[in-house]
Amino acid sequence: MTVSRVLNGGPNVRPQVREKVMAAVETLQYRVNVQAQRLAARSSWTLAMVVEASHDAEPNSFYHSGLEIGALRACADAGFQLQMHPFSEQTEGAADAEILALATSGQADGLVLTPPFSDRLALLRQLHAAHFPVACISAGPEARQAAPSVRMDEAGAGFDITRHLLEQGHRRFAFMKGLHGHLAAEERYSGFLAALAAEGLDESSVVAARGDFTFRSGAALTPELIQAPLRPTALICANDDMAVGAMFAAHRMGLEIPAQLSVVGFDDTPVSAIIWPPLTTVHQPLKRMGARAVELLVSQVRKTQERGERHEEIIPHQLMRRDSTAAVQ
Amino acid sequence: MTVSRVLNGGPNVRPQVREKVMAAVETLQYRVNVQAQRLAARSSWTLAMVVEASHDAEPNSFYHSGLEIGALRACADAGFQLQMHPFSEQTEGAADAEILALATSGQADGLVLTPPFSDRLALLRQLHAAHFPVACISAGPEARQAAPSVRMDEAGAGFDITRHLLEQGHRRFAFMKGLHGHLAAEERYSGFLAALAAEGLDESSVVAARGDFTFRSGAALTPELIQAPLRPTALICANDDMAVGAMFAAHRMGLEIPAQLSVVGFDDTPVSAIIWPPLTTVHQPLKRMGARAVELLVSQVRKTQERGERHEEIIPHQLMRRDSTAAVQ
DNA sequence: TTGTATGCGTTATCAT
DNA sequence: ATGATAACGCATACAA
Repeated sequence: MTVSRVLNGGPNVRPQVREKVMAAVETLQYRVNVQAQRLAARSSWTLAMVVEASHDAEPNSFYHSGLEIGALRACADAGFQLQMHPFSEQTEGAADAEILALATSGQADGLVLTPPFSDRLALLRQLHAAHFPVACISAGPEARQAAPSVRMDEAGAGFDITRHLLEQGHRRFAFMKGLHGHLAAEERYSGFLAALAAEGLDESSVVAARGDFTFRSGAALTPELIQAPLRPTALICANDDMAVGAMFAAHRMGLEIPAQLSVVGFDDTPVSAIIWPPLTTVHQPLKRMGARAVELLVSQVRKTQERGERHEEIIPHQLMRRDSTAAVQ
Repeated sequence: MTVSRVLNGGPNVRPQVREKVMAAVETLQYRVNVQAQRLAARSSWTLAMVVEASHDAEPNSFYHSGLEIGALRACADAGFQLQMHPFSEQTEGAADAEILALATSGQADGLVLTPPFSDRLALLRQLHAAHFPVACISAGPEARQAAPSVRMDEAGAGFDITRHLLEQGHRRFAFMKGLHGHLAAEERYSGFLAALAAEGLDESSVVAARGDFTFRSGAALTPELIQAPLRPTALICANDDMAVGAMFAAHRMGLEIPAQLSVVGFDDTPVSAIIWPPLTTVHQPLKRMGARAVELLVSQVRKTQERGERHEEIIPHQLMRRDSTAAVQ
C-alpha cells in the first residue's frame, strides 16, 4: 500500500520512506502492472477512434492520420492510450453493432467517431443510452444535437471559397459533390449556395455531379461537367483528391488552368501544394480536430456526472489562395 | 466457471447448460471484462508500433499509415489490439529509455519498431535481454542480425531502378540521399552503386547530396546537383517526396522532364502517380510489411519458447515505370 | 504516517 | 460435466 502511495504521488508519506521505496523499486526493477491498475480502477485509460475502412482498399490515409496524430498527442498529454478501429461498411448499419460491442467491451473509456459513423443517429442514441462517452468529428446538423462534436465550419468554408471565386468574376459553376451520407461535405455545398444567393444567384447557375471523394472519380466526372451546356468557368470539388483528378482530366482535355477553368478543392492535402498549378483550397485543421475531440472525451470520462452535455466546437478554417484560380477572362 | 467455459468455447459443457448460459448472458446483457481477462492471463493481447514523430510537425503520414493499416488488419485477424506510439527524438537515444519503459510496462506483448528505431542496436539488445518480442521494419544489416525483421530488398530496388536508367543510356548520375541513420534508405544507394559497377562505372560517374526525405529538401538540393560539373542526365532520389521536390525545382529552372533530365524516386507514394509527368519509382509494399511484422510478433508471443530465432523476411518490390524517365538524348 | 483487509472479474486447478 | 478455491496485482476503505 505504501508503495502504491509513493508511486502515485499520494499524500502522507515520510520522505525517508519514500526514498527507501524508490530505492527498492530501482533495485528490483519493479514496474506496476497496468492491467491490474485498470481492473481495480474500473477504467482502461484508453480511447478508441472509429474510422471507415473503405470498401476497396485504401482508407483515407491523409485524413485519418491527421486526426490520429492530433488525437495521439492529446492522449499522451492526458495519460490515455489510443486505439484505431477501422470498420468497413458492407451493409448499411452493420458496423453499428460492432461499434456498440466495442463500447460495451470495456476496452475503451470513450469513442471518437469519424465520418460517416459520426452521423449514425441510431448508433449515437444507443451509445447515449449506454452512458458511454462519445465525441464526434465533422458530424452533420442532426448528430450535433445528439453528442459533443468537433468540426470546422463546413458551410462557412464553402461560403468563403465561393466568395473568392465570385470576386474573381465567376458566375457559372460546376460542383462536384462527395459521397452521400457524408453530411459535413454536403454542408460545403450549402455554403456554396448561400454565397451564390448572397450574390443573387441560384442553382440555375450550377451544374453538379456526385463523386466518391477519389482522384479517379474526380477525373471521370470532369468532362461531363465542363462540357455541360452551362459552360462553367469554375469547378468546385468537395475535396482535394477529386480536384486533383479534375485538374488531371482538364489537362488531358487541353484546358489551361486557371486561364480557361478555375478549380478549387477542400482539405489542403499535401498534394494540393505540390501539383501544378498549386491548388486553391480550404485548410482543414485535422490535427486540432483530433486533439479537441480527445480533450472533450477526456473531460467527459473524468467527471462522469456531466456526461451528455451538448458541446459543439468549431475549429477555424483557412482559405488557401493558390494558383488554380484566376479572374474570369 | 461454467460461464467462462461456455463463452470461451471450452469442452465439457452440456448443450442444455450452454443454452441456459447463453440465454442468461442475453438477458443480463453480460459482457466479459477485458481487463480482468488480461490480468488473469498475464497478457494484454496488444501490440505497439513505435514510429518517429519528426522534430518539426508532420510524421510521415503516408509511410506510417501504410504500415499501420497492414498491422491493424493482421492484428484484427489474430485477435490483437494495436497501439501507435510516436516518439520524437531530440537527443540521440533519448527515446530508447521510453521505448524500453513501454516494453516493460506490460501495456503491450510485443513491439513493432519502424525506422529509425529499428536500427537502434543498443535498444534491440536491451529488449532482447528483457525477453521482449520485437519485430523490425526495414532494419539495416546489423539490426537484422539482432531481431526478426521485415523489409523490402532495398539494395535490389536501388539496383533495379538504376538498371532501368542504364538501359536508357544514362551514364552520369545525381543521387539525392536521405537522412543519416536510415540504413534501409542507405542500402538503396549501395544497390545503385552495384548496378553501376556491373556496367563498369564507379562513383566518379556520380554527384551526390544528402537531403532529409522532404519535398522541401528535394527542391533545395536540385539546382546544385543538376548544375554540377558532371552534368548528370538522371537524378535518383532516395524517396518520392524528394523526387517530387526535385521535379518542382527542375520545372522552375525551365528543365524539361524527362527530355532533359530523368528523375526517379522510391516508395510509390500517391503523389507519384498524380504529378506531371508521373514519376518512375519503386513500389514499397507497406501494408504487407506492416502485416507481416505483426504476424511475426504474434507467433513469437504465442509460443514463448521460440523467441529470439532470427527471421528475416523480404517482401517483393516492384518497379513502376512511368513517364519521368526517358532515353538520354 | 503506515499497514491490513477486501474487492475488482476472470481463469487455472483441483474436487466432486 | 460442473463447481469451489485461489490467484492475478493493484487501490479503496478503514484501522492502528
